[in-house]
Amino acid sequence: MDTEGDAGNSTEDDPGNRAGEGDAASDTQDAIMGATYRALCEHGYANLTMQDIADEFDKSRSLLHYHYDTKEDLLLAFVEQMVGWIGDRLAETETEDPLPRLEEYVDRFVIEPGESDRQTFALAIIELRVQAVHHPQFREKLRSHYERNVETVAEILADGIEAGVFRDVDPERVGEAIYTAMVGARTYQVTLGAEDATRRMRDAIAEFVATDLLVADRDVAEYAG
Amino acid sequence: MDTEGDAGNSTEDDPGNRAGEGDAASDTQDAIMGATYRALCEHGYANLTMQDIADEFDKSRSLLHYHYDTKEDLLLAFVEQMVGWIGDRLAETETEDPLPRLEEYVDRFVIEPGESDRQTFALAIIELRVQAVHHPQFREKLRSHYERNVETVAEILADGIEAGVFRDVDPERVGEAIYTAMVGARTYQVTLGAEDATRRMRDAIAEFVATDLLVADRDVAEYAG
Amino acid sequence: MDTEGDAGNSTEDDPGNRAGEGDAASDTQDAIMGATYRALCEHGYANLTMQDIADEFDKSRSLLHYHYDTKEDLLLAFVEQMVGWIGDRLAETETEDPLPRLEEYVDRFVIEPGESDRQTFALAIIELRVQAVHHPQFREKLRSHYERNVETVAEILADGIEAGVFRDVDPERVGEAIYTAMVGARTYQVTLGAEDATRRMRDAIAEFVATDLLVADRDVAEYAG
Amino acid sequence: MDTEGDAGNSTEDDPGNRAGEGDAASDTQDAIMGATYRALCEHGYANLTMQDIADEFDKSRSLLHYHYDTKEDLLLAFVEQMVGWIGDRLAETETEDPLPRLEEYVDRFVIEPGESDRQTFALAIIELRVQAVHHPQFREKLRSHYERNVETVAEILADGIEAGVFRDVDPERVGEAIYTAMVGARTYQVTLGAEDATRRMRDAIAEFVATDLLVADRDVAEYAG
DNA sequence: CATGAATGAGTTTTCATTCAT
DNA sequence: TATGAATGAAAACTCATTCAT
Repeated sequence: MDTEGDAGNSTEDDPGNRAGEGDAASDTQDAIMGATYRALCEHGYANLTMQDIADEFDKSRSLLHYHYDTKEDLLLAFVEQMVGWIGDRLAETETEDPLPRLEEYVDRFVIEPGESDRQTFALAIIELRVQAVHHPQFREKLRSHYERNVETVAEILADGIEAGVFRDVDPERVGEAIYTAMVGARTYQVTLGAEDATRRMRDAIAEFVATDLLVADRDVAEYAG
Repeated sequence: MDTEGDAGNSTEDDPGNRAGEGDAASDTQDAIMGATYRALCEHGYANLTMQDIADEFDKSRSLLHYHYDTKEDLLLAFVEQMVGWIGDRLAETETEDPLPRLEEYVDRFVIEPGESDRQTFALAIIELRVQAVHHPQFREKLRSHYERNVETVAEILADGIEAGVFRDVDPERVGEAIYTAMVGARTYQVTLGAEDATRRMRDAIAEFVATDLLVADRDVAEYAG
Repeated sequence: MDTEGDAGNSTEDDPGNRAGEGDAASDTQDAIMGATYRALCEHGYANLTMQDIADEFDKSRSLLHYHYDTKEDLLLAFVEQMVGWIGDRLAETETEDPLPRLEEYVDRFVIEPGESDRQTFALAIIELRVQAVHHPQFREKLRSHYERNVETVAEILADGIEAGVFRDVDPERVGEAIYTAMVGARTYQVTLGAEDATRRMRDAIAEFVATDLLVADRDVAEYAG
Repeated sequence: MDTEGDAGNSTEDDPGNRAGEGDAASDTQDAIMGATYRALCEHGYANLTMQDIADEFDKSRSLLHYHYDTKEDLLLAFVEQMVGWIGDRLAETETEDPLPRLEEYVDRFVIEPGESDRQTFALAIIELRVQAVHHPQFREKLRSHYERNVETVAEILADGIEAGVFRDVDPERVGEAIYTAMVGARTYQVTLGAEDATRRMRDAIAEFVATDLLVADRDVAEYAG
């Protein structure tokens, strides 16, 4: 289940998911990833310096180079981390029924104007995605993340079709369209400050689902069955 | 009519299309804008240097500063130029009927794998859009451009509704959804190399239009009329 | 005529060989070469930094990079310059007779304890020569310089043989031995502080020449011819 | 007897030739010296880092500092070790007769193109000798080593003179000239890649010895005696 | 003994910007 | 206009050294 928004934030703003002592190396590396995230959100990829990252870090700048040979290495590790933060939550949901599950999925994209953390997180992903054009390694990681998300929607759709809830559409195509449309709305909201763009797109998709995707006599059929 | 794709390309790939001598200042500034465009596409915003721009230019770096005090000034002028290149073609179309006009509009977003110029142009816009977060001045320009595009789709829809071709939806909402979805697909295709993402989204929207937007008995009505 | 010792010193300590205004670029580059020379002598190759060079220079550090992209480029240019400084004087002499010419040549290697400039210059060459092991480009330049010097001695010997002054030895072999021996003595003197090592080698060679190289009855033969 | 070439090689290419357990401290320090030698040869003095040495070692960088406070301390110890490796073999020979002994001595300098170990070892000495200029402590050690070598040749010559084999030359002077010339040739060969330079110098010296140093009627005298 | 982590000073290099011509 | 030269601030990266364990 996609929760690009809050997943990351909670994870590294509150990296409390380590038990006991942990190993120092891992601690430090986690801290570096967190610092990188904060610095990226604050300064933007284009202006991000090692110093910016160090400033969000309670250790010295040199230590960044101790753990990652180059800035590029560090950022590549960060992309992996970022994808990991999101990916871990991809399948999380307790909802089983296809329709509410789809609604829940789409709902999670909505960013309220006040949720600056989620806005910020979304921006970070967009920034990295743009860099992907120039960095093949970034691209591979972000692309497979994107495809995994599309796949998640497709599965919900496939489940619904099988259950007779949704019309017999191509789950891949429609799934990609839904995910891509939500990502587009999020990009619009985050980059150009279009308040409520995600909410409007959520509503548009909900309407599309109601009007066009749901099997017309679903309620009847269901109760009939 | 949105033609972000080819509008820019023809314009700055061939920036020699002005008549007569013109005034030298303008010539030079146009050349700088063209060079900036090429440099941006080649290096990406994050790595763009004044030297990169000068290299795409047959003049010296100093001259850039003669025309624009700072790099930021230059880039701000570039954003304006960029929006202008697109905007000039916004209303261009010979199609009048709402349905084909909508189809034409959406069609123009499709980027074929081989069209690297259009891909490149789309990328430039995306790069700038991301920077908009950190540059309020960029944001204003790009946002109004975005809204103008949404408005164009909305008008097509409004025309169609008025003509009885389209169902009575909210033209703003649906227009924004359509435009945003296409932009999302374009971003996906360009940044992550998802070949045919724009084509698939175009098809999805076409299907949505046919199934959900067209007035059911349109053909009948039309021929009846 | 080889005068590795004083050639360089006079050249860049007193770069008065430019006419009138000259071009600034060349002036500056000459100044950089001079500064590099002084910094090299003071700090040694192993510890030489761009800052050290800048400190011997009346311009900024950045300017070094303006003229030479990297430290390595600068040092390669310096090696060329160094070889040039020496090479220009290679053929200079007014002496014609082979024996005095050979004596003059060997004599010029002698470094008196007080001649710190020449000592310093000799050291610079030795430092570069050691680096040649790790830098093929240095190696080529320094090797051809070495060979040119050997050739010069060989020519003196060949002249002397032809004139019947010297015994019929292989000029190349003996020339290389003489030059190499003098260079070895200079290295000994300069690196290990062996005062008078060059003078002692000069004397040894002079004795060798007198005892072994000169045609025994030269005077007689000459006049007889 | 000088065997700078092979002496070192056998010693540190195979630093495992100590019996039994030995004391650990010494073992480690020997290993550090060996690693330093290899690192020096590979990277050159100018680029030699503690990390380079540690890389040739199966232990950590920190351990180097445990045994030697500073890099300079380590290198000073290394110079001593180096001189020791050579010095131990200085007097080794079974030859008694002055002429063959001198020939043997000079012969040992010859480095065949394929003998990369000996080339490498010679280079290490040259690198250190250049540093001697800036490090008085290095200088003392290397200078006394040099003088000891000169002395060895001088003794051979003195023996030969006393035995009536050699002409009555100044053994110190001629010995220094011979040793210095061979070192010069070795430097030429090793730093500038002059293949066979040592062999040619050996031949030149051999000829000098035959022509100029041997007592003219030596063979007669000898057999007559 | 031995190490990984950490640091600070220093090194090369980059880059927007200025200036004299 | 137009440029090459020049600069200073800051960037990434290096490295000897220290320290807790």
